[in-house]
Amino acid sequence: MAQSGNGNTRKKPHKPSTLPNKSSSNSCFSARLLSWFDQHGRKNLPWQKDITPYRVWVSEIMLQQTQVATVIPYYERFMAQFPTVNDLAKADSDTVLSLWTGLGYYARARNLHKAAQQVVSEHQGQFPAQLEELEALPGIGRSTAAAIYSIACQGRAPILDGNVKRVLSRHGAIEGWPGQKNVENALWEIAEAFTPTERVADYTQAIMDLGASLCSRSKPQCEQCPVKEDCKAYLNGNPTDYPGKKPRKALPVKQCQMLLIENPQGEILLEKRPEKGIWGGLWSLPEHSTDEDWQDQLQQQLAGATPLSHNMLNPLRHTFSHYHLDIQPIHIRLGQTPSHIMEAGRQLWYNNSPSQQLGFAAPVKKLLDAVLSNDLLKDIR
DNA sequence: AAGGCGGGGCG
DNA sequence: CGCCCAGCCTT
Repeated sequence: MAQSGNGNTRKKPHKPSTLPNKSSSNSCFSARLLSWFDQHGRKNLPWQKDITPYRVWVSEIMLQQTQVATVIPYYERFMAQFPTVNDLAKADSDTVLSLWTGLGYYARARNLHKAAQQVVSEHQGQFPAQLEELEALPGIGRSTAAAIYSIACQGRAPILDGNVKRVLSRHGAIEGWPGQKNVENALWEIAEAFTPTERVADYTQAIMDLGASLCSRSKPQCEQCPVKEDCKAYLNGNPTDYPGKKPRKALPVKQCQMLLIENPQGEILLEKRPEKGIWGGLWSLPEHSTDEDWQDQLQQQLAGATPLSHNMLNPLRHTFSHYHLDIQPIHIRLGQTPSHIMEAGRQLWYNNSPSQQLGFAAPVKKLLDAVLSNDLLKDIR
């Protein structure tokens, strides 16, 4: 961990550029985009009301890997529970992760929580309003810092998220995959040059909006686009050739079994995952690879408590960016609750009551919901 | 089933 | 710097 010259200054902020606007065709780009935004842009999203750096920050983190429609309910719940950065900072991490259940990329939630605590400890609870300070917070990189800075702090900084990459690479017919450093650098330069000096907040919203709507990945509606006149990809008739595709490889398949161990009260045994790695810090099911004998494992875990029954449930496949995970769930009913298996803080019995606000990965939540709702029906009878 | 996505961490 | 990691939704 302790890397030379790293420490707390691991992230080097980007110098705010002092370049003036470039040619007039660039201001044309932003002017047309802005007037399109005035007519067609979305202006009533939850994070577009009551704009503060904190509210914009939370929205930008949620929107990093997730589309607007999905984010809205998560955002509403999150802001209702944590109206200010101070509320977030003093929350416990299970509550924060529970509000993230199903959103994925759980490091975002852990970083959000950590950053809120830094805002309290290092900025007296006032969300910073400078680009460098924003970028120094965990989970905030160059683009997200610029989004917060331009939308909530009235500053001028270019953003370059996935939507903007698509718009700009089509507009300039920029070849190559944006994950490649030189391609990304070229896009940053264009983003910088196109960012106007007036109405930067609206421009930032506008270019993201264009990328999310008309300039979509597979079926762009070029005819309605405000910048089609000088969009090179449109003029060439091949907008969907941009941005260049990522070179890809086949994913390996891993297998595991997950035990849904149910006690007589209808509660399921959960284990907290390590902070690092897959599903870090989330609550999950006891799990092992299929080549181990799960019954032996179970005997050891339960220290003699005999299962009444066990049921192989339907297997499910969960796909990560770098492998498939085939999960064989096994439902096990116990005749009695073992008294001494609990490892404090890392194991608990879960019964889906509102008092247990925990973070789950999507397939774990699915399994829990399935088993717990069955039991509920039986109990009600 | 494949593709896309912003940032952290590590070598 | 360059590469790998992460988890869900859309297509």
